[in-house]
Amino acid sequence: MIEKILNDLKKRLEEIVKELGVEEEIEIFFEVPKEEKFGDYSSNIAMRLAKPLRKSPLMIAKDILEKIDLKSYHLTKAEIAGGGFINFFIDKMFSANVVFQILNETENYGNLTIGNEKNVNIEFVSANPTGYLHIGHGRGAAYGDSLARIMKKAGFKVTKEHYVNDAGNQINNLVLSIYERYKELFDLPIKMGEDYYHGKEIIEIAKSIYDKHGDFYLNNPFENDFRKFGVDFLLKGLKDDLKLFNVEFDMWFSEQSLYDNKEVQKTLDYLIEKGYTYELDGAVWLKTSEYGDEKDRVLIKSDKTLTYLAPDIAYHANKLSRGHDYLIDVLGADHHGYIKRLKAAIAFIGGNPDLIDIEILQMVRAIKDGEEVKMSKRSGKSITLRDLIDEVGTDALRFMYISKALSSPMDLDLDLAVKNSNENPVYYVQYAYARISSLFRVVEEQQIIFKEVNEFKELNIDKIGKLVFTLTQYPAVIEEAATKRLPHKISQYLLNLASDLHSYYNDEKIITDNLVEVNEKLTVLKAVQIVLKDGLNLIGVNVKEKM
RNA sequence: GUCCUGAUAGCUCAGCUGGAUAGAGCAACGGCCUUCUAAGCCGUCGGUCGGGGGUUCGAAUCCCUUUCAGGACGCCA
Repeated sequence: MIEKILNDLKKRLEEIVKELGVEEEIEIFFEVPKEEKFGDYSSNIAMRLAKPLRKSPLMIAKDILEKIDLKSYHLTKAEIAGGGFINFFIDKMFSANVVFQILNETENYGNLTIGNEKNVNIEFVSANPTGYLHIGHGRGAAYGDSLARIMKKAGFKVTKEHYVNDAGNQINNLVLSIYERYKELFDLPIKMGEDYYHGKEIIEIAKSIYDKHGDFYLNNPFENDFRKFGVDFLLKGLKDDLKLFNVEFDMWFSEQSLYDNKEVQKTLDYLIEKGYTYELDGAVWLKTSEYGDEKDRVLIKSDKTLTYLAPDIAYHANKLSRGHDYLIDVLGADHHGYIKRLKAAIAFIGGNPDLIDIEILQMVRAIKDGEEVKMSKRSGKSITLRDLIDEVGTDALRFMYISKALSSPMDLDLDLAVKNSNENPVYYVQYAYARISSLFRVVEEQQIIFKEVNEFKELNIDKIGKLVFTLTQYPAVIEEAATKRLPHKISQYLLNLASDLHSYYNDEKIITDNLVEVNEKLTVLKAVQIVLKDGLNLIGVNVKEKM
């Protein structure tokens, strides 16, 4: 609708640029001006043509405007302003048609085809099963899950995947940590190694083993059983917490399975056979520097054990083999040095490094009493995601996480988060939705018969102008959020839409004696509600019928 | 030392494919409920966009430099 107008207008402007005798390619785009008085959309094309045409932007803008037939683009006017901006005003009556479109398409409004049904794998959280999720994981979870929902809406086929590091050193440490805690239950002396895990969950695991099996493992081999108990217990905890956070994965991929299926070995054989490796000091190195890494990386250590890189290459080979067109990895800030070697590795196994997108999420610091709460899984001092969900609530927490761009470090003031949870912007949006629901309840109580209209006759179109214009923006916002991988665009949009709604609500009494008008207003509000609900759903937040 | 982030209103943050007078929420202050939810609306106050240079008709945005904060620089994962 609006998209079509903009597209047509863009084409016309491109023609005009040629007609004016400019040969070089100049990209034409529209901006939504900050202020309403500058119209719905504006173009800076006249300013950009000033140089090649060696004329003043104002003159050029005038020439351009003369060549545009406003009516055929549903424009009520176009003016030249500022240093040569051309501001376009779209016919409000035409924009208002978006309301009927939304009612017709309901939650499909805003669905795009830009994804082209391409297969995208988004891997996020991927927490080691060595302890509970902490607040950093929460950020990755909120981001990855929201991005998945947004990309799905944009027409991608999305797989949400969680990699489970159930092999390697940290699992051995987990097993040994549990064993020490187990011994502790018999008042035996314990010795926690430096790399052991100190979280309270380790004690809980030991306790549950004790409850079921008593002292059995004091005199019998414990390694394999403890590994299974520990990993199962922690994985279940992960899944429960994530579910509470409105995050569910399509795939839980086990690192151990890569060993069991010999995929790690096959990958290593392949890399060695192809000559992408060499031996030095008794270790096997991968030539990642050939693809822009600062130095080569060890694949097989001199003691013949593998580095983390080896199974990870096998893992990415596996992901590629499952037919994904794009891979997105959401990793913590401490992994930034890992990007180049991973991309190099993907190139070696025949993948296109440009098709893997690694999003780095910056640190989340917890602040309490004005001071940073240091977190470490090993010391067991971390603040768990579960604690936060219990105190702040999933909706408010997800909104907090998602509202800040991933690339910025985040300070989470715990005192403020709890204290101000009622002032969280999420309630502003949810309240807008609840207010509309409430209106419909009143309509029902007063036995007013609501019937969706399909044209506006009585409604003051100027009063709903802003609201309706914001509704038309929804698809464009989805597109930007999906292609730039910026879910916070959605929360921003929702705040705008809610603001427009609250303004309108205060300004206009909805239920009056004019039944035709009432139905028209309610039709608009219904459309707003649909978009609010859909947008909140994209960031994993629930709506409330009542507040 | 090298690399990656960040620094914008008192606080939390948007804005950064260069564009109009730098925006929002919270906090502060002043108005608005005999009428559909005041978790709201309207308004006021509040800015050397970390500092310095450069490119440009035009810089919060691009380039250089510098300060501060966090992170990464392993035959750990």
